[in-house]
Amino acid sequence: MPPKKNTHIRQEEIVQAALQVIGDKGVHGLTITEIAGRAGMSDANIYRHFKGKQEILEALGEFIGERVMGKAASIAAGKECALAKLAAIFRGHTALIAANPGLPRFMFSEEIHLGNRELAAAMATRMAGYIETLSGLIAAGVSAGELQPDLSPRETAIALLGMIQLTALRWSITQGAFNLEAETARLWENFVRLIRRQQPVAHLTETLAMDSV
Amino acid sequence: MPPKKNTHIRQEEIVQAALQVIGDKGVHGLTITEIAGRAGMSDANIYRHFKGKQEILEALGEFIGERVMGKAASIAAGKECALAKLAAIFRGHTALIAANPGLPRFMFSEEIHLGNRELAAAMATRMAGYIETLSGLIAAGVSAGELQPDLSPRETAIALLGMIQLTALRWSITQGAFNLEAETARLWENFVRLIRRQQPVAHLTETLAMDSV
DNA sequence: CTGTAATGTGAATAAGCGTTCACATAAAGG
DNA sequence: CCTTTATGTGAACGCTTATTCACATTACAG
Repeated sequence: MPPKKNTHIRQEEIVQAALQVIGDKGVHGLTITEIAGRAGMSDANIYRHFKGKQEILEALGEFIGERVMGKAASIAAGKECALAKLAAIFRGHTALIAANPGLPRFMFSEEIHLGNRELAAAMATRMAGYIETLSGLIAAGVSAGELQPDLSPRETAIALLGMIQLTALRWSITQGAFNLEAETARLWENFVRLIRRQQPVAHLTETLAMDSV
Repeated sequence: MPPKKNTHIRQEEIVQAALQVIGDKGVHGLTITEIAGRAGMSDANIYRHFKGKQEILEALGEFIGERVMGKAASIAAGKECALAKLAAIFRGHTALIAANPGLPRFMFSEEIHLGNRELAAAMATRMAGYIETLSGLIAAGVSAGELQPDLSPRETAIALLGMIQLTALRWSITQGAFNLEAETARLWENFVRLIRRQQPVAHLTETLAMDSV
């Protein structure tokens, strides 16, 4: 009775449905019946387009990796200053989480990390790449004199990512009890104060004061 | 055949066994059979001491809350300087995680946050209290002139906790692929550099230089 | 010493889940 | 138009898991 669609289209629909289900019921509530219902098809039809649930999770991992990593990489390749790039990545990341609450749940889900070695390794690689991208930007900011000279790029990148991650999880846990945008804005503002190169006191350093105007 | 024990003792044994199971197999692998096996009793006997699995999770939440929060609160009540207290809490927290890998898994598990509203609320309250304790210490450090004057206590506390949390999850995910102590030591060292009040350049501020010696 | 309540257990029950199968039906090529 | 292939479905299967039940056995109060 229902119209038929190409497998490529169905695969995309299934992955999207799965991400939505995770946003609503968590990875624990990600059942074949739930995915099928959300995607508007029967349970059995899922298996026409994916070998099994594991394959859906792998496809979801690729999809998320492309979204998060891809966006960050393209911003990092731009030609603004390092701090502006970091801000853009931060904003983009939190906006993506706000639009897809399933994203952080998937990234740190046990079902994935303990249930599928290959997928766990792939996600770990993606996260390492993300940290690497952030580290590179921070190192560039230090070299350019925008950021404090004595900070460690990698550890600072982890602090930034941890801030995002903890906030995403708290938001997820409390079912959106606070305003994610406002909270992340406060966090970013404070973080920038911590890492930005301190302006020397004005009356002691006339020459630098000229630059900053 | 086996000797009988008081319900209080059994409850403690069951909670301990559950925490160990989570460390090995995650919250997803926390089954009644697994707990019973680890605690050396039959599945049915679990129900003599707990009404059901949910009640075990609630007891585990209380146990963990006491450990983490209790330790932090007692350190915060001490009489060292704020930075020393923060360092002690940081070390204590990471040491506790190293000894009980199930701890961060439980704290951020979906099964808990989506499966039991009351428990989720209780854990959220505990986490808020923890952030509050850290914020208070940071604010005290700012007042005492140990930390940078322009940092927001709450947001800085979240950055610190996020750093711990992300590292714990990465460690958990990679099955202990890196040295947790060494990694957290690097992170703390960098974090201290970020938040500690910058020493003014010596030859410009003789009076302050006297204090710092 | 005796009976009563608490503690312990193997087996059975019921529900949820991923997956498969036999059968229908739309789409596409000749 | 017709045949073949891809797509779609309800029903059934096998497995895991939490929970309950009838039945022992230990601890303990009197």
